[in-house]
Amino acid sequence: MSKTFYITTPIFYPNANLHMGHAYSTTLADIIARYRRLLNDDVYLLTGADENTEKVVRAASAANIEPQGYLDGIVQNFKTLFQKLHISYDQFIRTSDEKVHWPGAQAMWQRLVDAGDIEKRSYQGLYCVGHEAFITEKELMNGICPEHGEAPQQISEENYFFRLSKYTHLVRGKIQRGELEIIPETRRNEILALLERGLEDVSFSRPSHKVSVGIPVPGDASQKIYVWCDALVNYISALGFGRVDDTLFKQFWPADVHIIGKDILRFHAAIWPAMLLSAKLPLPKRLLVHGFITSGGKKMSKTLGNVIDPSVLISEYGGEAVRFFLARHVSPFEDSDFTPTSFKDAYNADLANGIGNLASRILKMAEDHLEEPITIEENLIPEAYTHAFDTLNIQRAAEIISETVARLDRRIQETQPFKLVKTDSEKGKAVITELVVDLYTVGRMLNPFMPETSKKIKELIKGNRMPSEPLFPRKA
RNA sequence: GCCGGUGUAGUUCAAUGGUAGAACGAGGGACUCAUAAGCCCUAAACAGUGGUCCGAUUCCACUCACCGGCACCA
Repeated sequence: MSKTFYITTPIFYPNANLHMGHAYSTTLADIIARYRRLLNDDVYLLTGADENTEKVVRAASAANIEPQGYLDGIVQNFKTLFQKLHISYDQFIRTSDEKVHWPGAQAMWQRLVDAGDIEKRSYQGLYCVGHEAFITEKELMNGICPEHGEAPQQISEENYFFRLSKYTHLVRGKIQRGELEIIPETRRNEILALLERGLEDVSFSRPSHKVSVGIPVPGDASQKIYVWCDALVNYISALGFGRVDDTLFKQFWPADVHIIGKDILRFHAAIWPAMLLSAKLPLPKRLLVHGFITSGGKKMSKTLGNVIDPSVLISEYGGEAVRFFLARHVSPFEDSDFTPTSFKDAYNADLANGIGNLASRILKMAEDHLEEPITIEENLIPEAYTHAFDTLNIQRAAEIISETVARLDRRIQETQPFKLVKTDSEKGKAVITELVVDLYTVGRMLNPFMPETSKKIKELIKGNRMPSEPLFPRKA
């Protein structure tokens, strides 16, 4: 029986199409998933959309469409993008799905109630309609919400609260002992500092009359479940938690890795573990907290007009090239910058001049001088490569591929098999054979990053022929 | 304001208490199996000031700059 491996992406807001940052989260998760499949793990990759939000309703009415139709359209865009990026997800969960998701959210709620951690309280605060949330005085500029340009209303409402404060200490212990591992270290320290100060209880519901979408609180239709006990629960509702058939849940939970962006660290490292503890469920094993992709040194924003649309790049360079760039040049731990020029340079260096050219030169020699395809034994993958994956340093793993390519280029230069084969046919062929074997290794290492290219290289080797056209044509 | 981090070649990063390595980009060279690709060579950097030390880019302090966190912003 093989080991299970459950990995998730965040669920995305369908109020706009996905940008490069979303593509990164998802690609990262997919690369890890594919790597684990190579190890013969029983892998489950989850992604999805976070749909129960007022913002979606507003975006839909702005676009003059029914909310559901609007959602379906956007989700279709997500899926189209994921397809182009070769995201091999096992499930795409939608939190508006009353059959798949809602039972899980309500079951979680019930567990929190049973644990005595849900309480009805009156909440007082400044409510900003634009935020669809309470905001703090500190956020205001001259008494006005700077983001929405309107003054918040002082209101008081009945909410159910989750007793998050009760779990501060427990969650902290879990993180300190590494039972919930947070990568990288800086994010771990950040959240520990936060937990050190203690967490206040959080509001876990909204009055139904105020929000038009959302999951009803079990036993109290006047309230709807607020985002925490809705969105976060997707990770288990997707597996059948709260439904009759919870086979997947039993099989795959707890998650091996949640991939998240740094903006949602607190929810995943504080609220989510606290909920799971309250519900007496196991905690995820690891959180990989990546940074943002900046665009020309600045945060992507609509107003700056510097939002990077992955589909534009894909149509010019192909999904595989975008995947490789994300893996090779975006840090899984810190912010990284993107410019169209840096992308093109990286494409030419890594793919056209690197992997693509190497495949052509080796396979040309093989085609010309080897009588028949060589049979490849399962060859060794560098230990550094597996170590990089084990520590979730995907960038390093991709770098190792580039280093391997460079080493092979150098060896061709040193051994000159194209000459050797003329003077000493046997020796020349032996060198070429070795090169083909090593190219096969490159193909194998490439599998998680560029599944199609990996397959192509292996097929060419099996057919003992060079590519009929360049794998990655050089871009001017 | 408080806490934490960073500041190294044009760019992205690395290392080290004894005068800094790589990749991409730039310039030059010899070759030709290859996508005028690859290989070899060259130029190019330790934010600033002070301190500890025989000696600091590396340790400490301060200054400047940038980044992150500081609770309901997925």
